[in-house]
Amino acid sequence: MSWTDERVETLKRMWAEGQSASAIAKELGGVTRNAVIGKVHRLGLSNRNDEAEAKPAPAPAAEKKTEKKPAQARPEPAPEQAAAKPEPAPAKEAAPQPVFTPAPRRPIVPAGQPLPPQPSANEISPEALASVREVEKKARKLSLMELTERTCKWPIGDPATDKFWFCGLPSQPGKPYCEAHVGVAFQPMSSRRDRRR
DNA sequence: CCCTGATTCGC
DNA sequence: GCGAATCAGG
Repeated sequence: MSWTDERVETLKRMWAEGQSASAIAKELGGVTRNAVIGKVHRLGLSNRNDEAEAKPAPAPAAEKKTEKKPAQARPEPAPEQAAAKPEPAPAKEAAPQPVFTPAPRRPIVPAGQPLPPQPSANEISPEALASVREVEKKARKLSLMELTERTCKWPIGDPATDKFWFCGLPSQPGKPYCEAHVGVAFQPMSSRRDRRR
């Protein structure tokens, strides 16, 4: 795969959204997170350091453990000048986008998996429910940003309060939830008897 | 251990 | 320019 205009655009967009390099790599496909990071750096958008850091007294030479790696020679003390630059992108590329898509609430969910259903809205078998209660005590209480493809994404608590987190236990391979939550998330239709009291 | 980005350097 | 290997940190 090569960095086509479109792919670069996706890269820029996702990076701007705060997506991780691995997430971007996964989205693009055909590239590793290293490739993404490398590209990000080459594009010069590694970090949007706005303000420059005043370096009053740069430490002289505090290299100590240099003996570890042979390729550490940096014969380029030349001070790079790129400090006071309000606009990271000079007037070079003409990408007229006067209106940035407002798209305000675009929650960043690591996995492309469907969001967990509301557990409370379901009628769950007593056993499974008990199992979940049990598991929730052991939950790692991960925040949204801490979720990965192999952590259970089952929500616990009220999103409107601080008492909210995700299960975070090891998820089943290929599944968005841990074993216990898979049990309550993927119920056979047959078991969902319509028990009208 | 899982993950993150940063950097180097051979290609 | 590209990205694997590596480094450094959480």
